[in-house]
Amino acid sequence: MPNALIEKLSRRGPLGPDEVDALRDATEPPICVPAGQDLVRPHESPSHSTVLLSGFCARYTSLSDGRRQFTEINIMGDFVDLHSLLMQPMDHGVVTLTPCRVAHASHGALRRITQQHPHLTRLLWQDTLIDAAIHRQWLVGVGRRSGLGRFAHLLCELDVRLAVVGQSENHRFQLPLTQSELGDAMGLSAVHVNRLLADLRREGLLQWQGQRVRILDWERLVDLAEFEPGYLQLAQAPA
Amino acid sequence: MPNALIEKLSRRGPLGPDEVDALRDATEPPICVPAGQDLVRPHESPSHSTVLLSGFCARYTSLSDGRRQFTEINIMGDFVDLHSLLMQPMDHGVVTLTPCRVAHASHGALRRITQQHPHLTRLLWQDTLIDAAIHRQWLVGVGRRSGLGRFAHLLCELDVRLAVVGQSENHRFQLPLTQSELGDAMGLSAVHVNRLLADLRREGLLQWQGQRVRILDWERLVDLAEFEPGYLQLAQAPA
DNA sequence: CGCTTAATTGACCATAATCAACCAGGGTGG
DNA sequence: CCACCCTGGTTGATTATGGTCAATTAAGCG
Repeated sequence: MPNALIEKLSRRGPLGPDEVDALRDATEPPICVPAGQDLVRPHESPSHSTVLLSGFCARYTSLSDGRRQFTEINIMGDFVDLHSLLMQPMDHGVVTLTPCRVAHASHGALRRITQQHPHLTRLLWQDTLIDAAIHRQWLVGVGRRSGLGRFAHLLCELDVRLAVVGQSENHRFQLPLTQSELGDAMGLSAVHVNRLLADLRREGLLQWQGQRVRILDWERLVDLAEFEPGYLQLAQAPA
Repeated sequence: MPNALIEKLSRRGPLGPDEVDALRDATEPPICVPAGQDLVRPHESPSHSTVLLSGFCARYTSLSDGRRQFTEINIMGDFVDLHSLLMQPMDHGVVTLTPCRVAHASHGALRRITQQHPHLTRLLWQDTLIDAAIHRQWLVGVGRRSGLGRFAHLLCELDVRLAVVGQSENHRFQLPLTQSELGDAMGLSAVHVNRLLADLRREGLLQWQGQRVRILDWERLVDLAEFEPGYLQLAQAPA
C-alpha cells in the first residue's frame, strides 16, 4: 500500500504497471508503531527496509553526552532506511516522533528489483540522492545560516515535501514535533527554538498553535530561508 | 584509468572483469584542471559525471552574503558528481582546491551500466550512499559536536579515506587546504580554525606544517571525535 | 483534579564571529 | 640579489549568537 511512495516516485519518472506491481509485491502488510520507538536502531543490520505510510519519524545519531542530532525528518511516503539495503550496519537510528504506520520491504525483494527493474532502481536510487541533498541543505543551515534562516528553511522544506503527498495545502499542515525535537533537527537548544519561533510569529510569518502550522507569508519566508526547492526534484526528470 | 575508484569499489564487493571493463569504457581520457575552478557549477545540468584521479576538491553551496559551506571534501578515487546522473540540475557546485586530474564519464555510458550491470550499479549507488553518510556525520558535527571534536572528526575521516586510496600511511598525509577552506568545511571562521588547530597541537595530538599532517595520537583523536568509521563501509559488504 | 510534559520567559555564561593588526614565506619585477 | 607584494597564518580585543540554568505557565490526559 505504499501509495504516497508510488505517487512521489512517479512524479519523477512515470512508473509502468509492472514497476508498480514490483513495488507492491515487495512491501508487506502495514504495521502500527507507537511514538518514540526506534524503527531501526543504530549499528543494526536489518534485513528489510521500511516505508513510512503515515506519521513522522526522524533519522538521528546520538553522542556520548546524550546530545542528539536529527539528520532528516521523514514523512508519509518516505523510504526511511532504503540505504540499509547497501549500507550495513546502520550508521544511525530512525525513531518515530508520532504513532506511525509502516510497511516492511525485505532486502531480498528489493535486491530483485535492482536486478530486474533498472528504471525503478534508478528512481529508488534517486530517492536516496534526494535524502543526501536534504542532508546538504541542513548542513548549509547549521554551518552558515542564521538560526532564523535555518528555521525558515526547515519549514519551507517540510511544506513542499508535505504538499507532494497531499499533507499540506495553502501552506497549512500538521507538524507534531516538540520544540526540543525541532532543536535536534536544527542543532539548537529547545529554549532557542522557542525564541526563534516567537520571532517568526512576531514577524507575522506564520501561525503555530498546537501542531497546526500555517505559513502566512510564504514569499518572505522563502526569502529569509534562501530556499531553492530544486534539490527536492519536483520537476519531471529523465530518470 | 580510475584505478583508485576501482580499488575503492572492489573493496566493498569484488568487481568482475566485465565490470572493470564497463567502468574503464565509461571513462574518458584524463584532463588536468587548475586549482580554484568549478568542476561543476551550481544549477548546471551536466551530461557527464566526473571521477577525481588526483588532487582535492570540495562540494559547496554559497549563500547570498558570500558565506560558503562545503558539504564534502573529495579525494582521489571519488566520483565527485555521480549524483548528477539522476539529479538535475545540480543543487551545489564542485570546486577544485588544488590542481586536479579528472576523467569524465558520460551519462549515457553510466546509464548503460545501470541497465546492464546490476551489481556494479549497486556499488555505484552504495558510493553515493556513503557520501550521504559523510554528510550526516558532518551534520552531527556542526549541529552537536564541539569545535574541537568537529575538527578531530574531520581529520579522522580524511585519514581513513586517504588510507584506502594509499594517500595516508601511519597517519601521515598531505592536506593542501587553507584554514579558510577548513572553516568552510566545518562551518567555522578561519580565525577560529586557527585557534582550534593551536589547541590540537598544544594537546600533542598532531603536527601540521605546511600541507603535511601527522597525527601523533590516533587513539586520543578518535576519542575526542567520537569517530566510528563504520559509516565509511570499509569492511566487505554484501553488495 | 492532579500529574506530567511542553512551552515560555529571564538571567547569566560560553563558544565562536568579527575586526584589526602583524608576521612569515614564496614569487615577481627591477 | 633584493625590495615588494600577496596570500595565508597567527594573535589580541571586542561583540554576538546561542547555550545553560532555573523558574513559571500552559496544556493534555488518566
